Amino acid sequence: MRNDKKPGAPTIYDVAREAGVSYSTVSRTLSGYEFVKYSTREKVLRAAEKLGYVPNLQARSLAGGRSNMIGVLVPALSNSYVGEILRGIDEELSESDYNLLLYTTHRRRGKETTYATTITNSGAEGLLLVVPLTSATYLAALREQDFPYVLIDQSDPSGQSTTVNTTNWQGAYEATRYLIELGHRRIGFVSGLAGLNSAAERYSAYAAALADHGLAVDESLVVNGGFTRRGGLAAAPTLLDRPTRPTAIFAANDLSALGVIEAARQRGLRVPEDVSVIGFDDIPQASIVYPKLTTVRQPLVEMGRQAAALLLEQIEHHSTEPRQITLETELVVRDSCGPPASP
Amino acid sequence: MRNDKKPGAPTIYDVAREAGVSYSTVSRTLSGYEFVKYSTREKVLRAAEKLGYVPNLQARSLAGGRSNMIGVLVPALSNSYVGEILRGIDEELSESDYNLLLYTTHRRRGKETTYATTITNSGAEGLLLVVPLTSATYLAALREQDFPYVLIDQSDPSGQSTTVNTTNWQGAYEATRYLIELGHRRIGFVSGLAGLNSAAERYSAYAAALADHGLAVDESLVVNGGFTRRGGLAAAPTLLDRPTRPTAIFAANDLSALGVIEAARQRGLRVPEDVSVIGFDDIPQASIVYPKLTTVRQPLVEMGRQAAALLLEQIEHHSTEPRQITLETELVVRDSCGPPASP
DNA sequence: CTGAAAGCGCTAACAA
DNA sequence: TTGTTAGCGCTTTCAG
Repeated sequence: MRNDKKPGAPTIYDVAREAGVSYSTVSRTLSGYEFVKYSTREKVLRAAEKLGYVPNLQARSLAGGRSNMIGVLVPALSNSYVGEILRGIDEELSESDYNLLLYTTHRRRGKETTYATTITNSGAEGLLLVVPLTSATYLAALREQDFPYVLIDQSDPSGQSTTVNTTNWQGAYEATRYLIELGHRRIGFVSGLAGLNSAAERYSAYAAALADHGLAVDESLVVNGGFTRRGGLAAAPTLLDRPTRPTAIFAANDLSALGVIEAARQRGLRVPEDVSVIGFDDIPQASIVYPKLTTVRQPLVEMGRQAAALLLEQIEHHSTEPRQITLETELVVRDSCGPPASP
Repeated sequence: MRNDKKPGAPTIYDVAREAGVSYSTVSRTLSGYEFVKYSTREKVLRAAEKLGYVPNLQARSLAGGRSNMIGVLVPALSNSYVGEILRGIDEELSESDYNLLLYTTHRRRGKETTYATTITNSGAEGLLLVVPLTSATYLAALREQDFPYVLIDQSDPSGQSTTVNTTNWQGAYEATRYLIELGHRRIGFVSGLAGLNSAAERYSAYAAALADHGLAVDESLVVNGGFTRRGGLAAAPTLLDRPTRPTAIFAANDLSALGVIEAARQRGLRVPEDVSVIGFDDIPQASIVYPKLTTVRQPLVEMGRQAAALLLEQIEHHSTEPRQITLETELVVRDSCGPPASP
């Protein structure tokens, strides 16, 4: 299709002719084989330079070589949470000359398996997964093929996968405790996307913190925010319009916290005077909004970086030993929480 | 490397055996060739399904078929401006089953040529460029090879490229006029990244608007913000600490406007009471910050979408006719601008 | 309508 | 140290 005898990019074959050697010598030189006579190597390099040769990654990896591509599977690009992680990945990768094959599962839920396989089959040397693991079957498949992959912000129940996570539970516990220590007793919870491990942990920590402080979990104070701003905006009224409004709300992530704040503002409620709001993630917006959001920081960029680093290591060393990394969350106190109004 | 006789993904060869036909028949069926007997097609499809066959994109495109990949070249991922454009691209692409090969030029400035070539050689069927065109030579090369590409938010002086732009000049003119009409006379300008077309246009429109309203351009009121938040933060003091502080500041993009606002706040200046600030872009944060940023909206997501759509069209129709699309900017009045304080 | 054969550009044994 | 020979998985003539 693209090969219509056009000027078409030069191949190693062209370089070989130019340099007066066989094309396997060119291949060897270009892929860093050490036993090539110095003078030959020079000739080849010069010829390649002169012709403006750029390797065809497809062919290279099809032939069993390296593609220098790693695949990344994300749910969508519309979330700065994903953006931050990607940034970390990109930063790490750019130091090692790898490229990104980016897949967005987007609308086609449940198609992760196909996506993963496509990436696997299409030359990527490794896979970074940021998607909710609806079906973990393909993880097994990946493992069986010894295909390097790393899970980001998700845990594999089997414990067989390399993962990069944060202390979701501790972070959420701390957030809840912080609210309690400020004096709050009626604390609402805007939950995350059902099925996600992080969502579950944050909820369970919320409940645990309440219990540990002698507070009962009132299920009517728990609403679903689905980890989105929209979700938070939609869920908040259930909490805010109650006769006995909670004095504080813990949203399972920043996006939904922003939604909650917006809902509060729409009702003329002041944050934090009338209601305290705490989030989770510390996405860039958290420090820009008004009031600045108190939240639990997840080192998203760092997660991306470490995951990428781990993956590269797996690729280089052929090591498949599952490793679990857990990064620390950190309570970031800003302006959206205060003591409850004393009526 | 990956082909260690492992269970390895099934190939068309496996499918062929399973279906009892030759593998070229499988290829034809799978790539939508129409002259395949219905019953044969069924058999093949069933076999493929059963084996969980997923095509190897590399091989396919190497053999002259379609890779279903399009390359995207961006400067970096750290900017929500890029993120928004990517989102648009992704949205459009996900409707047509294309995948993204993402390249971040990042640190290696000037290496765009190599990147572009790599993408070209590596199976992408088209290229979306969001990078500042430092060297336009490779555009010529792309054109020569009839390789489909679209420039986003950049214009090719030669007029030979398909581009998606916005009315930078008009938008900036309108923004400046808006400030003038509010009563401002001393209007500072925080400029964008030198060398970028959009930066130049915005500045020139700023100057033109001033001139048209009988105001002289005071060069000491023009500082460089480099299109970053940091840059805005660093540049603002020059303006804000002047004895005759400008009563309004037009920042060439939102990021730098946010920097300006931050600088103002650090000095105890209120926005917009003490100084009005207007931005450009309308990135997501603009409507979240406090005060909400008055700005000139660029339809970033839409730009991404249209560019992708244009590229796909080029690919499908083999048309190389350069087309220029210019989307409208729009003044979005929010809370960061007001009349100057009447001292 | 379908099979056989020839490559796409490159890497990787295998000799020389 | 370098050339020769096979393919990788797939598309595409070219014959049937």
